[in-house]
Amino acid sequence: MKKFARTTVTAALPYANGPLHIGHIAGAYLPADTYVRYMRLKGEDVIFVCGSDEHGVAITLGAKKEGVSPKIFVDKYHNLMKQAFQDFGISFDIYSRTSNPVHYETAQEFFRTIYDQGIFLEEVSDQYYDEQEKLFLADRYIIGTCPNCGHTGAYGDQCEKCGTSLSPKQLINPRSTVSGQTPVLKLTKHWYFPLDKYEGWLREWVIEGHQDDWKVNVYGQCKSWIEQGLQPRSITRDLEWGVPVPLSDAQGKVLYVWFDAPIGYISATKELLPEGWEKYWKAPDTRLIHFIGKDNIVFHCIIFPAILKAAGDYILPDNVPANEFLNLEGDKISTSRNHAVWLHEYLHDFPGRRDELRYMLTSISPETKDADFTWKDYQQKVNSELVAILGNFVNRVMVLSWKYFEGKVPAAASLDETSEKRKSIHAAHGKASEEINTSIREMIDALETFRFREAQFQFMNLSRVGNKFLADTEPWKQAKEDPEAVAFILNFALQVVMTIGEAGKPFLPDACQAIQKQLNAASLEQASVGFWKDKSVLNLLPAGHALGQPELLYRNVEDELISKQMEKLKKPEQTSPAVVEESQATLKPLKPTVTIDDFAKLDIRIGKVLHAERMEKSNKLLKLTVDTGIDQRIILSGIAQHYTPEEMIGREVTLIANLAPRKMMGIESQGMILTAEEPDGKLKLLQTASDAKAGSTIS
RNA sequence: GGCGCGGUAGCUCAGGUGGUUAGAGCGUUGGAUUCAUAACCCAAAGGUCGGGGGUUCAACUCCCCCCCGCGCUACCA
Repeated sequence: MKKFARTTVTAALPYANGPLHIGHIAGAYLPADTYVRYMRLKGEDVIFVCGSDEHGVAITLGAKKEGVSPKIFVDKYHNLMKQAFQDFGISFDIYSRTSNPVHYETAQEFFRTIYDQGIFLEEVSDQYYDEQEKLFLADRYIIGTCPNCGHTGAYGDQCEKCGTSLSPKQLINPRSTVSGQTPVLKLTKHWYFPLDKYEGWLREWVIEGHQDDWKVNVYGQCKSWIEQGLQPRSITRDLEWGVPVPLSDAQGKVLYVWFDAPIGYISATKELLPEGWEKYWKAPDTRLIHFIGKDNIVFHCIIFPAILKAAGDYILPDNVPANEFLNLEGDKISTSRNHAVWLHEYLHDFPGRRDELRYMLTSISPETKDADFTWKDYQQKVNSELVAILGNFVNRVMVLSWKYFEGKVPAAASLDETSEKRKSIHAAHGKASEEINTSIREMIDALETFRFREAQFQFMNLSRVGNKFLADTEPWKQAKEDPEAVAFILNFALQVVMTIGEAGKPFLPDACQAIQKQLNAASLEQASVGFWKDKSVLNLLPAGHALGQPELLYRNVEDELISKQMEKLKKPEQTSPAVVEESQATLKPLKPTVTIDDFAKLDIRIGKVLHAERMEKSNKLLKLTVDTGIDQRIILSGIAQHYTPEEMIGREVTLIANLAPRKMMGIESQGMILTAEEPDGKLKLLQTASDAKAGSTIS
């Protein structure tokens, strides 16, 4: 494996349009934080950068809805997220934001550097334009009916109901969210990044270069993207809010958010180290790691690397440990439905219990598949693992030490094997040391390879072994007859507690601090650093060392607390934390007035369906043969999810007979079947009250 | 629809170049114990390894088909 001199760790820039929830934390920030804490303990040169992603149309849209400027809008969520991260103890070296001047400069410099090499393509295309507002509508400003699921509130870039990515032109009945008007198509110029030109290079770098060290989910998706052929991607938008395109002929244009956001990692580093940032992004012996969620894989593994490559002399990610998603109580986490556990609310409702959430989220970390957070599980994990195994072990060692040795570390005199009991104590000690050393090695091995769930499990093993050691040696039974044996046992047990206090730092920083306080071991901190290299049980507490007072590390989580949280989830509307709600759009606004002449242009008729079959490779389209009275023709209709071919045959339909033919999926459709769309997106065929003859006209 | 990843004990997950009784933690049940936050320790019960075919002396592990979940991506006059 390549030897690196330093490491740059990034965690996905959270989008500044809502508060953070546990899904964000489990997906990227907690694993990243655990990893970084580990690296620091090892004495590595590492920086941990993150910040708010504050551009893009969702922000402008959200701001408009709240009736504030984008700046005020992002300030609010940036501060909320920054505070929540800090309160939770995510140990960023810097938490920046993409509205900072240094980010504007950096992003523009990237653009210029690539532009000057003549890499970008320029293309004029038609885009939706709101004539009333005199504004090109970015994808998010357009709402319409999702062609995939029929949801009437789908955005121009994505339907939030079914999750399908869309382009505005695919929307049925598009309308501007700014004015409610139907937008028109208008020409505008944009710059494109020719991803396709990097295909060969990506193939070599990803497919051949990272087959073995990237997670299968990451590798698999990259591979499929590359092999399907890459397309140029537009990198500019007509918008006011964002990083202006640094060209004289680009008035009113900004960089598209996906282009500017990942550059935010670099600008954050610049802000952190104005003089020394470059080596963290350009030195070949720097290791770059991106922690992200699975929805971000192609951006971090294909698009951003290609941009870095185009800009020249930047390093590329060495690994991108993307996590899957976290569900909540069996359901997807949803901001708009307020089905979420918000980080700031957790911190408020569970004061002093940061470690508990860290522990829980790491132990169910969605590393290989989607995971499910349940409150019952949370309670169980805290009570039967943190309290009963770790907390209890530390506590009983402390209590025993005070009881038998007045809070002083007993001397571990070499114990001759003069009795059966002593022999068994030696055996237990040998076995425990060995198991602890094994677990430490496995823990570190897992940390190195981003398997944090496993790493934390191995860490917990230290306490399991400790508990068993006490049960095997039973110091409380030796107290009277063999004080030396008790000293031997407790000395070791205390060293194990010390070891736990060190080994747990990447996972449970608060508890580890508490352990070191109880051991009164602050002065031994420096000496413990070697642990991460030696990978074996510590032996640092000197005989006679005065211990602090025992204190419980964790308390049981009571049922009441859990049921309160469950209640909260059941009443979504009540506790909504200033989330951008998208609740209109159940009924569409009235369209502009038309004249009778406009209407008369349409030839609307009754037809009879003679034939109906599914279109191959389409889950939306039915291919209908319709008798219109004057002819028989093929009409494709997007109703396959609402009607089966069988129930269509023989049916009366209403159609527009003089609509210009249009090819779909390789077949020409000669007309359009009329349907009524209900607010929930269901389609219903329009039919006359009684069977009308085919060919009847409608007026 | 295409592509990617996943579907193993009640829960969270390991595992396997195909080969004796499929593992761990937690939960459950029983026992032992009292230093400890009714904690710890020991033991047991619990699985037709998503479904169906196939290859093989032998499949949970390989092949094919299907179903379910999530992500990416498309058609929708």
